[in-house]
Amino acid sequence: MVNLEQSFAFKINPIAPYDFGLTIRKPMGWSLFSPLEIYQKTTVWTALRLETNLVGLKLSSRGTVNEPCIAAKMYLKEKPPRENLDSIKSSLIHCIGADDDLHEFYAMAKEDSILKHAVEDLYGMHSTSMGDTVFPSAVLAILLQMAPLKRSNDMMDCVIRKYGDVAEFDGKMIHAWPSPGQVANLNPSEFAKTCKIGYRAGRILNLAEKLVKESFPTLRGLEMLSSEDAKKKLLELPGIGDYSADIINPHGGFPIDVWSAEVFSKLFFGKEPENNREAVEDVKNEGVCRWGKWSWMAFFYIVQDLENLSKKLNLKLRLA
DNA sequence: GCGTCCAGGTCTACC
DNA sequence: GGTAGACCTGGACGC
Repeated sequence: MVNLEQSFAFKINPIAPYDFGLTIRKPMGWSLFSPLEIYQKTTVWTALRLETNLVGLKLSSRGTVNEPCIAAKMYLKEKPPRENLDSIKSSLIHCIGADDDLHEFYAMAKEDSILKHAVEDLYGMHSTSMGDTVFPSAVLAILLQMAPLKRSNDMMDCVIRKYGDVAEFDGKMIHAWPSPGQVANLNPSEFAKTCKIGYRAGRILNLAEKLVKESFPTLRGLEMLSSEDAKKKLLELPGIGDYSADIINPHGGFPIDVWSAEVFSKLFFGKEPENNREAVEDVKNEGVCRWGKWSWMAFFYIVQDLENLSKKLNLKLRLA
């Protein structure tokens, strides 16, 4: 357990529209930074790693969708130098999507026969990231491979509980994702057995080892590259293939797997594919062609709005 | 109760 | 360079 005694309060003014509730806890249940964070009305207590620091966070909404304001209180173990504190704040603002301007995406989406419903239903929802390094997203992507969602969630829960730090602050105890260094030297078979993650244990350990031994760009570093170069870089990571790279890529990909291939086939072509796995490539091409640089945002909005879209478009869309 | 299938992919050996 | 098969586990399903 890590006691985070140093606290820093500040305000965040996200770029409107910004719906705090939809962004912090997505309609399909996706958490902000950790599945073990705590929600209470318009406040969330959570924890993540920013610039190698374990950071405890209390975020409370103090505004509206069109005039958003967030009261943030950040908890650290030690007081960092001023420039580091500013940098950590800036990373946090980026992670919660508060610096993300949705106007251009909305202008495109309102002209799209599928997306127009989703952006109406989820107006002000922003995409978020789980820290400033690729590790949490990459582990999540590996745990999503070849498993039903419930099992992926169970595996993720176990990895965080058993191997992550527990941040103690503001009377709460929040489990955060482990760093690569915390898992790199684990025994593979013991890791696999403890969290029942099977062959994924080896992939996560290889990934952690590479990130510990070699320098790898942060998510912001990858953003500085072109989308294609960022993806190429991500594909160098062990256990990360086309689907996983599209989940991690900060430029946003179109991560189609066998489940989403079925959903998007119905949306694009009005019918269920004969073989979901074989449909992945066609669906991916159609999505990227249709939405281009907004493919990830389109994917994100649609997946979060499947229940409403099923009714509005009169399609039976299998929920995640 | 038991056996079989397959799921929100990736890697590797083999051709 | 293309592709079949292996990989952990557990829930669903048929018998």
